[in-house]
Amino acid sequence: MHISDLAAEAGVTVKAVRYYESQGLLKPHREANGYRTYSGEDLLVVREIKALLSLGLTAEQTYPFIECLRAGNDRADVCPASLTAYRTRIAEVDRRIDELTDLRARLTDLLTDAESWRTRVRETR
Amino acid sequence: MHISDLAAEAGVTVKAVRYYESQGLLKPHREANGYRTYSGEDLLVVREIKALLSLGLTAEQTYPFIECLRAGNDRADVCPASLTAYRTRIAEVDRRIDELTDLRARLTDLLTDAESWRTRVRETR
DNA sequence: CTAAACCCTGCCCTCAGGGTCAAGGTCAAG
DNA sequence: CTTGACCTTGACCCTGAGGGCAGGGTTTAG
Repeated sequence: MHISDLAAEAGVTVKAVRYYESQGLLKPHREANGYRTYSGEDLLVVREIKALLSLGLTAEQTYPFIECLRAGNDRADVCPASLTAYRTRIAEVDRRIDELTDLRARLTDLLTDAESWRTRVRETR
Repeated sequence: MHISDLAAEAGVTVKAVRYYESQGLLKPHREANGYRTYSGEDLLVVREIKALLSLGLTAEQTYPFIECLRAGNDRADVCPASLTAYRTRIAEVDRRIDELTDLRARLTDLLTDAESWRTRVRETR
């Protein structure tokens, strides 16, 4: 299949597919005219990349999953490295939620502070 | 004061100060030799920008706060536009926390799923 | 006089692509 | 055979908030 077929079936853009290749995640054959051709495995790979990116992994972090798939496993996440990647990402998300929670508290403090300051000023004006 | 004095006193880098200028947040005088010179007000502005960026606002979103400061207010956040910006940012943070919470649930589901799949495979091997 | 410390502009880099372009290939209808 | 529609290729600039480096001018201390 050509790149636009692959992109359509995987639900991504042609541009994205070329980007994954530039990151070393795909190595399509080339026809005599230079066109890339993709296999059914490549389709699974691109679907996996899409799913992992939507989980907030970087393209680089999808590497172990892709290796796991290409090793012949039905699922990309049954290899130890994939489980580790999941756990690492969960820890990142937890940290980020904590940060944002603190941030929200700071923001509401600032907001109520600024509001009350305005009220005081209006009253004493 | 020169740029490195300003940067040191505000706790940011020289590069950051020049970036704020490129975003239209500062307009320093230039000496005959081309060196930028900053006022005490500029120092307050840079400190304010730093604080707002650490709250996750974009440089562009700091604009109303800076205007408020330059209008002669003691605080950058007592103007109506600043309060609106705070509320907008709080809403963004809330949305982001919700997204990350959903994401975390998806990740733990995937993780336990992959773990149990591995266990089943080991048992039936 | 010289070296250190400071200042300037300008270019390339991040990350996951998006947008746009020119050039060329492929396939059908006319 | 040609036209047109559609496909592909590589190449370039863009994002946000700067970091890093190059190359050059200026100022200050010894």
